[in-house]
Amino acid sequence: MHWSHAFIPTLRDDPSDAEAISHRLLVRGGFVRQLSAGHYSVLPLGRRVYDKIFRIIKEEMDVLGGQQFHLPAIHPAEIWRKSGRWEVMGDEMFRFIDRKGAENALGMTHEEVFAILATELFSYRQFPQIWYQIQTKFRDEPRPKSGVLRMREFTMKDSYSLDVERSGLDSAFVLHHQAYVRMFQRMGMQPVDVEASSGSMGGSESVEFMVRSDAGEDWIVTCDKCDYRANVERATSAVATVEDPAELPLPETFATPEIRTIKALAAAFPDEASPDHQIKTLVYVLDGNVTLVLMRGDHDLQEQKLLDVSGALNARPATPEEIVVALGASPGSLGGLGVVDLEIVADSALKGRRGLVTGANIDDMHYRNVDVDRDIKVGRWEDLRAVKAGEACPIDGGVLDIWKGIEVGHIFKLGTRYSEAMGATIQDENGQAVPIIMGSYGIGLERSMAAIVESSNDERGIIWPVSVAPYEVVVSTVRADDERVIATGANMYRALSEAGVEVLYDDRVERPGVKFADAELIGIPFRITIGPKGLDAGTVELNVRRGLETHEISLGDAVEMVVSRVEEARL
RNA sequence: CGGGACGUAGCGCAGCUUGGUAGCGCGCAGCGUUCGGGACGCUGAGGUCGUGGGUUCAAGUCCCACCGUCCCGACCA
Repeated sequence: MHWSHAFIPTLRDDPSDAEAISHRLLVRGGFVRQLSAGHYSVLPLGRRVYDKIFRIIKEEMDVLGGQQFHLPAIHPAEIWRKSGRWEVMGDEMFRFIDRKGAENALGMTHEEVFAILATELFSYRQFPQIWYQIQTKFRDEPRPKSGVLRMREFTMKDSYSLDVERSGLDSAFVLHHQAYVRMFQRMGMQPVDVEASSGSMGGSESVEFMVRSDAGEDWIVTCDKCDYRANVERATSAVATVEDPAELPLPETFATPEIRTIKALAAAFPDEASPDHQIKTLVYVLDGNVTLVLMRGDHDLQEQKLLDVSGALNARPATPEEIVVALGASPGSLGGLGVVDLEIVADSALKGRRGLVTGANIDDMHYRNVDVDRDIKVGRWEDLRAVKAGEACPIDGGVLDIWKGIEVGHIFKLGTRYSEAMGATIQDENGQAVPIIMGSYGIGLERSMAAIVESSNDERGIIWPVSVAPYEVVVSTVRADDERVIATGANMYRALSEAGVEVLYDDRVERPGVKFADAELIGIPFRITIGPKGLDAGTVELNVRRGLETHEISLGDAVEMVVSRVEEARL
């Protein structure tokens, strides 16, 4: 491609620094352009990167024995009603009425459609199956942000494993896990695979692939000693035990006027009400049901854990009005003691604790001498606590660190939820009808592109790994008005192209600094610089984008050398 | 949905407080000089000032409504 004819609009004036680095570089370098919030045009340079990511994913899926599909993006409401998700998906689903008055949705995921196709399978002899597609997904995100990292319209590779037995699902899961590692490696990333919440999809195992970056939206917990790693939505830590009295009188109330917070209560009664001797009582509304959530005073609730253990689709803190109706007191004086008509979920760090202080459900009153097991009717004990940095690893006691990551992939086991809903059952070897067991596996294409940029750039711009670079080599002519330079440049461009190298030919009549800066901004891995001075000595210059090395090489050896450098750098 | 900010030339912005001829930088076009790390001179093109309404002799500027974009939070496969 001749640079003069390529659509590479570069923006010299830098947009806001508040943006993710990938957004700034992709926009400036002419890879993507925003149309509206959450919707981006992919420009020719970006499309070339996208195609390479697409190909890597496709190749690795095909190695797994995956079969590629292409499913509709418009779905009739009926199939979503059938799976029970028409209501569940809420405002995140784009919906519209067609000319017949029928309700439709833009596909945000494709479990339903694939499960319908799976109804065409009848016998256990047809398994296992891995089905996938690479297609646009639509999600009406309340807040699209960080450029191409969170869009309302984006491309996802979604695959689904279909098996008859649990062990088949387990191996499909492992195969996907390995394939994902290879895919990301080939894209030049080293994401960390972390234990995650499967969210409202249900499922027993869930692993996310996270690329460390401040532009990310997830928080990841890792141990400095062992390989424990988990999303904070799932992570736990070891909690030091607290010594409590063996014998304890019955609870009694005491006045705590004007005290509304854990901190204030601890300050007023330092001997008996240190935060780890208090019970924090949170009131949540889970799918419309008021529920008490009890935490140790110095611990915070991890809401996703509450959603996961309760199976609720929606959780929100109760309003002050709802709290007064439910408990007869205002926040600051709440407790679970004496509550019998509401469900109570308690964090396991409170299990067996005695001698605690909690609100009395009377404004400005608290109880002391609370024995959780004896005095509070806890319905269920669960791990609900949010892990904090510096706490001890649950495996080996190492120090836990928390960092931000971009979720580029997510794999999890679905089970039979969708196959049962859509009637995808088959006959097993005993002639019994059994539902197909499914797994679900996703990778975001544009998000991967952004994550590569986030993890491979410098102050001059993007550093594309060769495997995903829009072009592998840029031939830059210095003095593009010099006939010798033009002739040598054109020959070089032709020779490299014929050798199968993807070449961008910067034939613009520009000053060298402009051409070098542009090439570095858009991140082409290798640059051959041809100028009159070098030609006088029979040499050209080979520049490597990563590390910015420069080599003088003889003109005669240049093509062969560049071809071999490119070939060994392809993954 | 709550809080905040912004919307003026392709891009980045000033002008608004105190209403009175729409500006700057980059980019773009032409000519010339330069040119192995983002050159310079001269000339020039390019604007429904987000949209609608209101106040006024007069609105980019003041008032109201709406739309859009970004950030924080809520939310989120």
